[in-house]
Amino acid sequence: MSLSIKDVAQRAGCSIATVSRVLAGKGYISEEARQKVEAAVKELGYRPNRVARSLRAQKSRVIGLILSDICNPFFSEISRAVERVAIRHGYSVLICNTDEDPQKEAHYLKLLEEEKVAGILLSPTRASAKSLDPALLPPLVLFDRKFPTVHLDSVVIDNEEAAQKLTRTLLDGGYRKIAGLFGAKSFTASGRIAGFKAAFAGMEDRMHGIYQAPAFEEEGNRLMKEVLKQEPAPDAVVCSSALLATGAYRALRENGLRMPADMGFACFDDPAWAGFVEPPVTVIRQPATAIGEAAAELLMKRIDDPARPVSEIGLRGELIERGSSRRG
Amino acid sequence: MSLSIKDVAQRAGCSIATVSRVLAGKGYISEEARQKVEAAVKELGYRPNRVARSLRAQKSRVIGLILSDICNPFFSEISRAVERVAIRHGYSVLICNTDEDPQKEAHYLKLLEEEKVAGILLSPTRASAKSLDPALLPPLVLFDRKFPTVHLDSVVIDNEEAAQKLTRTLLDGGYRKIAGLFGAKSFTASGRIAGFKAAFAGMEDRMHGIYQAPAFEEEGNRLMKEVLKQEPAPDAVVCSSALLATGAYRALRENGLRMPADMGFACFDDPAWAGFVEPPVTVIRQPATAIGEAAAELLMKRIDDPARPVSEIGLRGELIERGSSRRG
DNA sequence: ATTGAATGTGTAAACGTTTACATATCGGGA
DNA sequence: TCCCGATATGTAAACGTTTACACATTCAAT
Repeated sequence: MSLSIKDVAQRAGCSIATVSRVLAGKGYISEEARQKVEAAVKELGYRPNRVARSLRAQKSRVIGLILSDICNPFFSEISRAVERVAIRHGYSVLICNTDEDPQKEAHYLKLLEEEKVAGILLSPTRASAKSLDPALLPPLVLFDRKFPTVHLDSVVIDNEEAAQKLTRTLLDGGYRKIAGLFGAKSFTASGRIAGFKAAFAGMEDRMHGIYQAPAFEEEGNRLMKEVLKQEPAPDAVVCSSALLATGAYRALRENGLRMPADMGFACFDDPAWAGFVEPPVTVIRQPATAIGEAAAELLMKRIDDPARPVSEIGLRGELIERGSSRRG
Repeated sequence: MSLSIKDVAQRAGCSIATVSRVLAGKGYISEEARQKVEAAVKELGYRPNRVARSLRAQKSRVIGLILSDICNPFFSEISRAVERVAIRHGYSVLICNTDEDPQKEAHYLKLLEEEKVAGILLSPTRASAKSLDPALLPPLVLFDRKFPTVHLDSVVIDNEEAAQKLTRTLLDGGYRKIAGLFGAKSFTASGRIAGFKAAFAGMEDRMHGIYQAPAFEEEGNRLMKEVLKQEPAPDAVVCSSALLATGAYRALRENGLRMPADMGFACFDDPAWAGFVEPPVTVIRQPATAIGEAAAELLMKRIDDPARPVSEIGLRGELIERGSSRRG
């Protein structure tokens, strides 16, 4: 049985209200009472029960972070940033992983509401647009993805612009038939596909095609091999995520294609290996830390003031041009 | 104001005790009452308040997972496995990231205790051995690392055996001067160093040296470059983690060394790129999913029965021999 | 001397559950 | 008929906080 405020009160010779006031640091407290309480707390090693606090306050000092894939470095970098900001504001973070499964997402949203978290950070799946009712939920901030229809706090990068920039780099690099590999269930895919298409304005014949698969390494590998079998085969590839890219890149190797001569390559995210394979890979680096920080800060503001106007923060991906996107 | 069990009781025309009993599914309940309550729950969209439950039960249906580095794929794979097991048992997971900082670790242990989590999974930092008092904490299971002194539930791999196997592969591959790069503050390092040393039994002259740095990519890069400057330089390297390995591998590339002819290479973990760089890299693959699952299952058992005997589960790393560890 | 604000403290209610205990009804065996 | 166990339900206390309210004291201004 752990200690309660009652034990402290008894030890300090005062009422529980006084103890609570000392601990909270608000209301009138005499210097004498303060000292006695502080001494008692120290002697007993008392620590408050957050569950009781949460019940009384009707919300906890925890925020929920719902990720679509915790093994994706982009998201783990975000987690770390979020956590840092949360701690600074006196919150802790409940991290939940959906694997892009709308059912798991719904489960977690329910759970977090039941846990009375103070707020939620969410990278929504496509399906959640309809089911999500912000009125029933704690303060909510979207990141990485947002709904075109529902107006909510969000932090995203401009996927269309980034994809266009990435694709144009390959076009400028002299490639003639460019294939695009995109996530299948992913929310961001549509923006990136749009940017990919837009890059070909006036030279539509240089687009090889748009291909989609679930965002896993193995799927990227499989899809890439399939695309390579086509006639004509592409002479360059854009990948919309690190995971797809890792699998696709491996497929190119396995097929003995030489870059950048036989094949151009560029992808989203900046996987660890992109810098040191030969040739190094041109990428769009997403500012994951900045996204996480911005989203967390936004959530803090939303928690403090539920009535404040909605903000939609846009960040840009950074193009890092390396050897894989320029022929010869 | 959210709904409470009271509202349901009113709607169903019974007492809150009956509602609670229907929800918990225990005690005597008439068929009639059950139906009325279930109808009321559905109509009102009632969902129980976990905070109140936790207060009453003196513990929550949450377990804490304290990781030393969430960005390390080894740990994120573990997270996913842990979460899956937890969900299956009706628990959710509070993930905390310490970045190997003993202070952050202490902070989180305190926090989790205050949150009255049902149990904790911990990969301890070296410093925590002394500060950790299992008597004051919820049920605790260690993973990836354990204390030689304190007897606690744990799931680890045999680092010594694995490091020895990895090193011996390079020796068998024909290398003459092998350097070992190990994490500096890491707990696992000492076991791996021991295994590294043991591999040289009877041919100590073939060991180039033992070098340590904090387990970050940049540090691995820096350290590798430094080691390469030595006279004589090593002709092979063992790295004790993916992060160090990524940086070190990059350094080898940057120095224009050719593998496996000029330089042998082998590392712990199986980073995404290890399979498709040229030559592919020999690794010890750690069974992260198995570790996470075993640890979580163990914690569940410990929660159910605090008196059960301590178990220490040992798993083995799997050697994957690829091209980088055999000369010519 | 009287008033009233400022200061300090205690009592008790409330947050939403679970559950021990009391109570009530029913049916069956003596 | 009487009693007892099985079934069913309700009442109230408890979990550990915070805080509205009441009350008491002090001190300064009238």
